[in-house]
Amino acid sequence: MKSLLLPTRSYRLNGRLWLETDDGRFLGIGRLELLEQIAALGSISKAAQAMGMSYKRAWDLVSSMNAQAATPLVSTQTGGTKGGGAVVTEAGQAAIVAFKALQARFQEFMALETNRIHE
Amino acid sequence: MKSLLLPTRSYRLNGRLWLETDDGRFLGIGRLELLEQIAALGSISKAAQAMGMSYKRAWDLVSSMNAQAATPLVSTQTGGTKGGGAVVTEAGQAAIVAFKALQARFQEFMALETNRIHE
DNA sequence: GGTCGTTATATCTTTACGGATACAACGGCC
DNA sequence: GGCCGTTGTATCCGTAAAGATATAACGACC
Repeated sequence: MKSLLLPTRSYRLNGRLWLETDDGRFLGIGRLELLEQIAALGSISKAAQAMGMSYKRAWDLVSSMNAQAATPLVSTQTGGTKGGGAVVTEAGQAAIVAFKALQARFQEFMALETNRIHE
Repeated sequence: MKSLLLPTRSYRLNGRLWLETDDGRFLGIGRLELLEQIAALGSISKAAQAMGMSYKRAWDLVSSMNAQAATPLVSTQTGGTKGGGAVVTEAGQAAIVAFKALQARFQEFMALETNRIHE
């Protein structure tokens, strides 16, 4: 492929993988990272800040995930100690583990195909 | 995974794969289809029309591909019989074949992972 | 030389997405 | 009850991508 697609250029293989429903995207690499940040920091706003993402965007993503899941992936609380917070549920933890494994296999696939491209 | 990510919903696995350079995207599934349409119809405008895409967008994509390739994938001619047209070069044909094969292996990967998700 | 359909290009508009901002509601805690 | 930080929600704004439109250049063919 390299010889066909021009020796003077270096092409990178890249890709995305995600789970979706009829209502749209459910879980991808971005949402996965958001879940991990929420799990680590205990709040949507802190997770958003850590990712350089607006709170609105983070909240929209969490809302989308919870709306599409029969069991919410993130449990939120308004008010209370420290004003509230967010927790990744058991279902959310399981989703993290499962998708990370899937993502790892995908990276492996891309690495393999990258080698194939470079002959 | 199904049991973790809610039995009542059916999740589809989906993804994208593409080649890129420092100048941006080079070849993906959309550009591949465009190349095939150009090869089949002999013009950018007809290909765009067949894909429900504006001519400008199609031309931009062709321009981007040619700019990133040392050897153009599409050769165009303005004026002449039937006003001109576009032809997919040998390099373009090779790119089509190579990327279609890659895409097929990617589909196979996703099908495999889909089975894994559904236990 | 006129016709024709296409490439090539510029410009303006439309649309979609996310960011920015503002603010009400909430509920432990002092 | 007041404070505080977060969730939840609405509204406005900026920007980037694509569509719509217009037009010039081109070259075979009659």
